[in-house]
Amino acid sequence: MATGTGQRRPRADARRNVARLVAAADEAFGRSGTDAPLEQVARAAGVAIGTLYGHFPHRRALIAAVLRERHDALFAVGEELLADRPPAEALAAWVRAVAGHAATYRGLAEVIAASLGDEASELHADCARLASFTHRIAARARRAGALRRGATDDDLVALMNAAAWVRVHHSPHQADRLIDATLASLRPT
Amino acid sequence: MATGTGQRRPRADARRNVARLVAAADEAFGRSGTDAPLEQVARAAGVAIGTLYGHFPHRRALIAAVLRERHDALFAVGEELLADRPPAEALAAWVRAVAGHAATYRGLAEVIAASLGDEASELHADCARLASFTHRIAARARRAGALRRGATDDDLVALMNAAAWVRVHHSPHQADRLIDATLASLRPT
DNA sequence: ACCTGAACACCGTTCAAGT
DNA sequence: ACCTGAACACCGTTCAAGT
Repeated sequence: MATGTGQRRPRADARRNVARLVAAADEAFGRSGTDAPLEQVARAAGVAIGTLYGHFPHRRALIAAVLRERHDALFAVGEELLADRPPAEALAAWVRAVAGHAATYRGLAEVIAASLGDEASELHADCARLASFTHRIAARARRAGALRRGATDDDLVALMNAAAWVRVHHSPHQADRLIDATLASLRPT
Repeated sequence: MATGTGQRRPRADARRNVARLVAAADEAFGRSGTDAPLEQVARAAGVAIGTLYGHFPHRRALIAAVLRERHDALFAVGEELLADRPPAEALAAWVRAVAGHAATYRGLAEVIAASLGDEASELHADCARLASFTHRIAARARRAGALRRGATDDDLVALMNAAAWVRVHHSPHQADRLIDATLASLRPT
């Protein structure tokens, strides 16, 4: 007799293949960026290319899967900053955390920027959560007088992505300096 | 009898093909970014793919050729800013001009960032000139007390490229705001 | 239910053969 | 001196055939 639940547990080999594909993708994205050849990912995972497409119909679906754990960790950091840190410190730490995250793979900042406004993207839900955290942390900083009135949430999101890009294409040091300089001028005078 | 100069005038058909390739590349890069398929460029120019490679052995050589006139115009702006504008205004205008330039094609900011430190790049000479202008304009702003002592040339170059990236992947508006905010905090307090 | 791999399209790059 | 386009390698994506 069937379990009756709509959500069936996948077959064991399928679960194993998905896990191997995600691990191989993480490795390939880390080495070659989010544009890494999917054929190489499948080969490294020891499965046929059709298996990859069977589980991940688009490249972004694979990227979303690879980011699952990283996003869990990132949002945990967000919760902790909201709960335990002073508003100004929390805001600065959040911007740095997201910028660091978006620089995990070359090309990731582009994917995130594109997914922010694309509801069809498998990353859209994560991006919306990211925007929501940014909004809450920024609002708290505003209430505490740690963020100037003219500074918008979009300013912060653009800064986080821009800093991630600088981290990848210039240097981590320059990225930190861009964040410091911009945040300094987003504080009240 | 030969002219005796080392630099011969190219054959007429070669000159025409180069001009067509550059025009087709400008169009393709504008539409699809600097990663646009070279095969399509050759097709649009009405030449065989081998002709493209004969004139431009690397993609960057073609990009450099396409940017020739744009860079001439950009450096003319730089000279004019140095000659005719007050130091603070010249610096802000220069950052905006370069950021706008580096956003001409999707992917161009990446190419510029990579070419800044790569002497093998056909774009390296242009990037060096770009860095030199930035240095002269920034030094002038420093002498006039319009740029804080801790602010480096590299900070400005990273900002220009980051703003170009934001212009392409977020919006021109956000790019302008990033420039305004960062420049504000690079001024003396 | 899931996996395989051939098949097709497309593009980067080289090079022997032409003019 | 320059042009052509076939040739090869590589990758994205689909799908008929298997288990």
